[in-house]
Amino acid sequence: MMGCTEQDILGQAFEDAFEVLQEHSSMQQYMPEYKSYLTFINHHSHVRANTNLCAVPPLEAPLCNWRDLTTVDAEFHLEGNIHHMLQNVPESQLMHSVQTTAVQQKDGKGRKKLRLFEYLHESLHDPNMTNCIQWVDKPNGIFQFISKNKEKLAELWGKRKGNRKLMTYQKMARALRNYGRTGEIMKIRRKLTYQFSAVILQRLSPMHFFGKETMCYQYVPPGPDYCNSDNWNINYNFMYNNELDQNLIN
DNA sequence: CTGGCTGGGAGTAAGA
DNA sequence: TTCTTACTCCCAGCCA
Repeated sequence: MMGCTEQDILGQAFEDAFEVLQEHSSMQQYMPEYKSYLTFINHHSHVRANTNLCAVPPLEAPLCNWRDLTTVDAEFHLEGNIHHMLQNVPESQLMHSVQTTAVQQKDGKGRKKLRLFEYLHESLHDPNMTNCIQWVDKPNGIFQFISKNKEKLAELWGKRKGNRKLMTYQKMARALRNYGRTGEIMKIRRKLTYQFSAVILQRLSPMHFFGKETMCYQYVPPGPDYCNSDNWNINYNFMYNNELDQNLIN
């Protein structure tokens, strides 16, 4: 690679892997690119992997999606410009890859069931769903259902889960209220408006997915005292202390 | 009256 | 097989 800096090579390798992530829920058919990416990562001094990187499943093994990797505690740390380069990738692209790989549900064995909050987060990043659900305050994870189409979103959720009966907003909202007890999503005292917890928001964010600390998304239920966390209060107070855009309602 | 919210409680499917 | 989890479903009641 004449004239290529290490950084160039690294960037290319990562871009290759990223393209695969972006376009395909299964890595299987793009294994050569992934393989070269991993090989590269392992052989370049300024990309330091901790020992757990070896826990990345062998390439011969079936590889379903990134989420599956968490079962072996795959984790590695990146230094220098990799993280920076990824941060420059448009978020919409990252979200697409994250949502279609890490959070996807299939009937196949060994895959986690799609959680409602994951589906909602996914929908919030789907341009086709903006008539059903929209961010009110994205940095704080506050979102709102669109009154006119909330039933459509619920219906799609029901179909995605493979329910026999029609899912309604009423029933979906019941599930959302249960999230309030676990602190994953809280109801905001405003029409059709809810808020992701900071923890959930962080876990679902692409920067976390590709971030320095943890490469793979792994769901860990919040602790019992989560609802009392300062962060939560800050977020909640934010809602009451700020006049938010009312245009989204109808 | 309508639309939205709330909580109780029983049922269910899938995973551990 | 049993237990747990994460909904799903229905309902009654409250509020604006």
